[in-house]
Amino acid sequence: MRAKNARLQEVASAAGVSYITAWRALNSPDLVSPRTREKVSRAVEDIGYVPNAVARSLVSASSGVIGAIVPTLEDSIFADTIQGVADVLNTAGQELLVGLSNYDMEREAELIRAFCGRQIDGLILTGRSHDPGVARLLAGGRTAVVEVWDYGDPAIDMLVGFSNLALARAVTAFLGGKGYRRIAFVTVAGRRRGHERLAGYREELAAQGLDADPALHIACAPTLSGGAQALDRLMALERPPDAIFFNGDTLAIGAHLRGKAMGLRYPDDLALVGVHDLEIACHVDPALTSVRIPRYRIGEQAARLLLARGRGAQEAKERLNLGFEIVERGTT
Amino acid sequence: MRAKNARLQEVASAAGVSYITAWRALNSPDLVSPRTREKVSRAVEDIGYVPNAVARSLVSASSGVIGAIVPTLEDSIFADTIQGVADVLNTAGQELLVGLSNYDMEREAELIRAFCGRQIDGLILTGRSHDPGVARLLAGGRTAVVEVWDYGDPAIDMLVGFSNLALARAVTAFLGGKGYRRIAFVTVAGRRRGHERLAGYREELAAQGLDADPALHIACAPTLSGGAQALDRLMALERPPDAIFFNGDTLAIGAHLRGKAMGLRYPDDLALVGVHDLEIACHVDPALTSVRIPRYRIGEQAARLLLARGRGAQEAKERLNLGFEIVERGTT
DNA sequence: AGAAAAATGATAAACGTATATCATTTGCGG
DNA sequence: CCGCAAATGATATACGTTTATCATTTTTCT
Repeated sequence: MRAKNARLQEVASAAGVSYITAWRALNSPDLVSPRTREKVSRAVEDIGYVPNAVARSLVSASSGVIGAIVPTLEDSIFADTIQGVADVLNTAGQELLVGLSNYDMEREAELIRAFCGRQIDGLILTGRSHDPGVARLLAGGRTAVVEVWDYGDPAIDMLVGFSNLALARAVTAFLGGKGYRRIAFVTVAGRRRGHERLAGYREELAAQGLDADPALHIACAPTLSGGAQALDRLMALERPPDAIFFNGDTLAIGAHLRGKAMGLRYPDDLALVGVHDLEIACHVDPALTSVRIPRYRIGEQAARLLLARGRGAQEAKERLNLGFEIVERGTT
Repeated sequence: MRAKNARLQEVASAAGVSYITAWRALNSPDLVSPRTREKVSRAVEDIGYVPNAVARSLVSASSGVIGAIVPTLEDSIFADTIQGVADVLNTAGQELLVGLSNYDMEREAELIRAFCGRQIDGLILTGRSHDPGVARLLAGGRTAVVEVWDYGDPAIDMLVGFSNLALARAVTAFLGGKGYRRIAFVTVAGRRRGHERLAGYREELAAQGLDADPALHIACAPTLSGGAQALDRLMALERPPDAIFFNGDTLAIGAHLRGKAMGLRYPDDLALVGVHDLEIACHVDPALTSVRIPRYRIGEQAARLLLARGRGAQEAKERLNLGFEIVERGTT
């Protein structure tokens, strides 16, 4: 069972040429006469020969594969980044090895180790906090690395993203500027990424002299229901917020729909801001103010940097800050 | 630059043992004394040795990698399936090579060829229509294949999904049973997958003697806006539908929100049904009737079948019909 | 102490391609 | 028909692991 794939030697025999000529016909066609080229490519067709990329990788010490590790694909955010990576790699004939860390640093470390064993040409990691053992493994610089999403210091190698700290400060400042004083912040329970934003939120509260009531920061599940429940909890406070900054549109939309069903009017009774600018933000009434993040472009740029590094075009540790944009709509 | 990764030979030297002993310490630990085992694993640590999986693949003719090709990750549907695949592969230490075909058969064929060259242990394909050249390549049975999502005939090898034909018939029958006579069907432009469902919709219209007005089938963009526009177009017909079957919750929700803003009341003025049962279906008012599809489980099961095949546990061409479930809510 | 068992070592072939060197054949112009 | 260039061939080595065979050393047990 499971017959072996044909080797180039067999193609050569079928074409009636030597191995080396068959090889040249495929890899340096100009060294070979048109007639031979034709014979070989017909033999390739007949036999259904597919070059063994594993053997090629072994000798060339480069695999034509890029690895990307994201926490999950269940949330469309990272899926969009992966899509961007894949779209760029397509154009370069590179393959994409995907790992899902499930927000678990140890799992991420395992994946990185496994990927390195596969001689990947480049690695895309989400975020900047990783297992210390991995940092050592990657520090050698044998593998090109791009960390994505969180722009900041330090970085292993290259970096593409935006500043989560700046984002949270900007949103908080935006709400403060609109006159809201009790600004709540809702994050997803157990996610490191929230930390940077929480810090930005707190810094800006302090900078603007806004209410820094700890009760105004709560965590919830990463779902519409989670957002809805967060709204319930916040509005049940003795002194409820006048604005809520949701760390994600999913939460914000969940709250929006829930609040509307309760009879809340935006932005008079309450202001809402989300993050990601999902399509649905424009389709609720009033439309949700959100922060546009270049999640697809992050993937594209990360892939481009890896390809450029692979071509030896640039050895620099590029750092791209792609920024973000607050899109003001009806809920603020 | 780019120093080479350490080889096992270097580990052996560092540990002061022979190559073969180092190999045994890592791969058949019981053949080696605890002391030696300890020395070797310390050397592995010190050097930061990671076994070269490429070389291993070459000799073992199996790579520990599964390939999966889906049309896109931009739509969370396939992302969930990939998540299911990845979660299962994790437990088996297998890696996941992801390809995005962008609904393009030729692109899919290129990806399949490239994946086969990488000696993947198994391949997951979306849908059952593929490039004929690829069918030949895969027919040899060298690579285990699971086609997912569309259950039907014929299949290359293994199959996990549900019947799109049956789904469309069931939804149409469900609406007919509720007394709706002019049932519209909205699909996304240029997607093969819609064909099976369109056939089911038409069959059932005929079976139940419902209005088979061609104007009631329209195509739109795969977005909330697309769904909203589809609603506009259908309601502008001389004889508008009394129920709309949307081929996807995104479309249905887009229409739902749009219709509500226009003052439509569900289900009295119009009935809506979607497919996928996204979380938001429960969060609009009235909640959207939808069809629950085991998109995560499809991925899980596909991965399990490949793993089982890899273990040689089963050679059968398994076919799993995971079914679907209409979830009735307020819009019907 | 001596025999059996356990542990370690030396050596070689295989996986399929990439690539270098040198040798031979073929084609072509004058 | 000679000479030169183009085309083809023969041979070898490398990539890093897996795996087999046989030989040698060390440990363990009676």
